Amino acid sequence: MKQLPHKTIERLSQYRRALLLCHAKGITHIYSHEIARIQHITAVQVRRDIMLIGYTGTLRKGYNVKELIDLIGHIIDSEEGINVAVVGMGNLGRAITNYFSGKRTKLSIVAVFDNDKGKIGKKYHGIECHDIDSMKKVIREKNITIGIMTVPGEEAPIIAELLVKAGIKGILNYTPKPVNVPKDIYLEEYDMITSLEKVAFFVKTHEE
Amino acid sequence: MKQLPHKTIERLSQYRRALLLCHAKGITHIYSHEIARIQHITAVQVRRDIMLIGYTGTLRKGYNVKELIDLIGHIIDSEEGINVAVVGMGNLGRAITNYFSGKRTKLSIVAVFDNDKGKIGKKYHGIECHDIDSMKKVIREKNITIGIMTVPGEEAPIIAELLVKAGIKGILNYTPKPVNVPKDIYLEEYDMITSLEKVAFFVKTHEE
DNA sequence: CTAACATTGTTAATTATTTAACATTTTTCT
DNA sequence: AGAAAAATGTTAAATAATTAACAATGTTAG
Repeated sequence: MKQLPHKTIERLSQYRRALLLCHAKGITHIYSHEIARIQHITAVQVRRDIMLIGYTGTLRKGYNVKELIDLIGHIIDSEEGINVAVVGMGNLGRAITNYFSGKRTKLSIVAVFDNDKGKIGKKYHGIECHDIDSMKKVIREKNITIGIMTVPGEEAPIIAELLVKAGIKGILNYTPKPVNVPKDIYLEEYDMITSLEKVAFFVKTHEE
Repeated sequence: MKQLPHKTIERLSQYRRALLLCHAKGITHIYSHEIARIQHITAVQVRRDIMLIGYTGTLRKGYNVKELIDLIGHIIDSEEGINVAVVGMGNLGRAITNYFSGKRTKLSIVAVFDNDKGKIGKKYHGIECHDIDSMKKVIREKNITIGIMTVPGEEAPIIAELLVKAGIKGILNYTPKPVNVPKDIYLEEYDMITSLEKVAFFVKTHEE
């Protein structure tokens, strides 16, 4: 299949989540415009995304919810599952660990790290908190390939380096500080302050 | 000035943050390629963004850090400041409240909300937690124009509606569930699960 | 049975964003 | 002084993403 656009990948993840809710409610078929309404995007975009992954619905009946869920899973999940670590057990790290625990997904948080002695050894949602100094060892032992950074900005560069050295393949950086990693490592950064400032800007300009 | 691209707004916010750090270190001038390296984007993009806001650097010396900070502030901040509320004092809500407290910005979190009796009345970083039932009253009294949603997904639609009814102008939705708001309200949604699934996808496809 | 309708699938057009190209200017070196 | 270098500023080209247009087809109503 041709390379899928980044934005399509994001939306597929979201479609799946919406579809899972529908499935749980016993809905078997769904129209593109229904998915669109849930995600507040256009029906055309939904159909186009679905076309790109090669799925085809039933005319007049829409898409088979179960089939679509499975196909999206086939595309975005790894068969074997992926192990994830969260570095930094502050409020944000705990929030993320929460989000994921109990979710029946191919992504599992299997270790969390902190450098606070009070936290090391404790369990967060059943996941043991390790010392950052043992990161390399734990990441290799548990075959972790993705690291989520939720440490304070100042520590971001060091942690990123440690993750890279430990052999991680992808990083999700939630610190406000951009980090540099070798280009064979996939890096996604998200900054809450920027988002809030953006909302503020558009609220302001809308008023003018 | 012509309408600035959304992406430019986001980057301006990030440039400013980087510039503030430079300013704190006593750096007075900075080149476009230095900003670019920090944000890991290209120097051309930096120059283009700065061009769009009408600022002009000194040839061969780069941009005056202080001036640029002030100009960006002039563009993205509201003069009077903007008051923000966080709804949902779980880990994520507390993380965000932390992030902002003490920051010398034009954005202030002035109220937080929850429906847990154990939390109502408590203070989080000096900010009082109110009952969600009193949202309308508090939002009007404190002249709050932006709401950040950090409640569980199930509650998202109700909370969004309450925020809208209370007269909010912009919403930042961190729940995994998309919400619908009237189109005169600026809505920004961010979903951590999607981001993680995206990283996982690209890690996977990179390996193949 | 036929016409109108609702829906998908797909190509084309449009819009947004990034990247490239390059002219211009100041500084530095010889 | 003149040439080379290192920046910025800007226009143009390329790329990415969204939206529009519309053909195809099964479904329903009369």
